[in-house]
Amino acid sequence: MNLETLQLYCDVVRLRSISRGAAANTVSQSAASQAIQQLEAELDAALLDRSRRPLMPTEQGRAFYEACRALLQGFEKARADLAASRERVEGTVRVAAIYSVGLHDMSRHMQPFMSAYPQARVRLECLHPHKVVEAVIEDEADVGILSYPTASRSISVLPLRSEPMVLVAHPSHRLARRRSVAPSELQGEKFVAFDRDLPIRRAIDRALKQQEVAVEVVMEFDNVETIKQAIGINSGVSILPRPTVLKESEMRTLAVMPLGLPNLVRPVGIIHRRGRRLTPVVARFIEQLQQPADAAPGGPAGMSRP
Amino acid sequence: MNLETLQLYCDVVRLRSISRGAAANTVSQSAASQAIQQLEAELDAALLDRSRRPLMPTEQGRAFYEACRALLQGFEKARADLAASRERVEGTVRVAAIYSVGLHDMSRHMQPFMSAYPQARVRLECLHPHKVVEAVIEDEADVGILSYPTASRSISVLPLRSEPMVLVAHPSHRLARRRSVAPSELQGEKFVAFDRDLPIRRAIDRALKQQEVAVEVVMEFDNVETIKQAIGINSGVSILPRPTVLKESEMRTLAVMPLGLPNLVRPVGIIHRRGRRLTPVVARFIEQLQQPADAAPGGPAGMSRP
DNA sequence: AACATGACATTAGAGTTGCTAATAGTGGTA
DNA sequence: TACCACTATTAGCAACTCTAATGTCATGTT
Repeated sequence: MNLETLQLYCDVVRLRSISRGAAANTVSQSAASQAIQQLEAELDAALLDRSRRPLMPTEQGRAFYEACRALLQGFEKARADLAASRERVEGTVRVAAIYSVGLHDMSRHMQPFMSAYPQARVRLECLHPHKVVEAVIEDEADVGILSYPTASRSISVLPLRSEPMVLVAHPSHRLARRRSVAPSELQGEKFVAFDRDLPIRRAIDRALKQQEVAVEVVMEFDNVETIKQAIGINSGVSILPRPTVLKESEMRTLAVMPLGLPNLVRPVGIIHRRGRRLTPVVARFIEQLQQPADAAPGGPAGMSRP
Repeated sequence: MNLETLQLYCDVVRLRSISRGAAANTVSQSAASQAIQQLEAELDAALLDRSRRPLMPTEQGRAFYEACRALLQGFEKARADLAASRERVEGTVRVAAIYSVGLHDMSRHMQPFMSAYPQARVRLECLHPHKVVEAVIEDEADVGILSYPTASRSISVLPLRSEPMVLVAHPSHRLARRRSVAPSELQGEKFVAFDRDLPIRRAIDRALKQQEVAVEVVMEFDNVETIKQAIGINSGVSILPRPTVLKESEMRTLAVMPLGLPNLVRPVGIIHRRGRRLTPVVARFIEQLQQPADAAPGGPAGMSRP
């Protein structure tokens, strides 16, 4: 039972003729005749009264015709809805990012991206790190942006940048005026740390242990913003990615000092579902994210002079 | 695009599995896989996310699933309605009869017919003779009962009986007391006739002319009932089929006398559309009509004693 | 981390279906 | 009655759809 046959039947009834119905569907009269007969056989009902000219549907045939029209109309609507949905879905980039990179990175890339893809839609969600991974795995986000990304069977990673880690202290702290601080100077220092289950915490712990420095962890938080607030009330010092304290450094609300630990960085990366073909819009969005921070807006055909 | 594929797709979504969907539709997993792929190709949309287990419909796939369910439900309803309509139509006999045979003949045949086909429905319409033919030609009636039936390309005739024609007069008429009347005695008589375009009029005219009798036509009507009324007010005599004046004869409201014209009869017959296969119910109804008037009710297995 | 498992995709070949062209049959009409 | 227009039928060919076998992949386990 196929929809083309139902369409043919509707045309036959509407045009009062099998031949005209056949022509309307660009098939031979024979094919139309056979198709209608088969339809009647499948339904076990006489739909057309062929013993009169012009052809007329029987009472049942007329009822079935009305039903068919509704059916075909419904199908065409479903098809149209599908196409519209596809337009929308394929033009949307769903981004899941951790708080500390979300808005900052987005604001830098949004304008060039939107001018390249004017009808694209970007949806950004800021989440806890493991929620970012979850969102990508569950196909609730097309791309995830997070620190310490780890590839897995279902997740691919594209490295984005490595953020140097710096010592952050209250402006009144004894080390606040220093140009730089050696790791050993943190021995016994009150320390505001990340939660133990975060990769950044493990990276910092490992680096300090390697330097044989022990700090006194006085607080633990799961995000940068709260740690900064704790330092702001002089609860202790911390080690944070430099970009996350850029504004506070400029405003002198927090003191920011390099540490002599070049290997201690926070890698930031993009993740997406492995093996899943990216839509053109998503691929282009990722390319945009990979542009360095100082790239001229407008792409490679920039305004460099000879 | 066929409905079985849509059904398959719905089952696949519902069961979260192509193999289970295939099983539900008693086809191989391969066939189901190909069918779904073809569906996606025809719609140019990714309906299923196969990169996860268990299988999940995409956002578009879910919307299409809902639409499909409604569509299939609508089709099943149409199919069911069709079956119900067929039951009803095939169990119905539409009868068109002229006034003078309609109710009288029906009442005699209805009871045995209905006991043989308890769920059958009989619809009787009493019409003018040419409307009876028209109704049968236009397929508004399955059978027609009328006098002087004529076969044609689209009409078949089954003779039913020949009704003897009798002289009918007012009880006070000079011929009213006669046992029988010779045609010649009608010479110059005031006569209430049928309309000129009716076959019965032509038959009567022909018979009188053959006897070289000329009557004075004072009125013309298109039906028996009105002629009887005219005679009732002593407007003249008429020649009518005997069965149509049976009641008046018994009640002595009209005088009924045989005429010596054995060839002058009104043939009554059944007509139906030629070449049109009769439904069993219609065929059985015709058989019932052809039973003689004195047949025992209850059919051939009657209550005759040894 | 390799392996086992269950599920989907792919492929090739067999069987069926559906189409076209030609022809026969039928209702309406001059 | 013959003709016209339309539908049914037939036969043969092309296209499609199905199945069985095999390949590939995602997931859970040891």
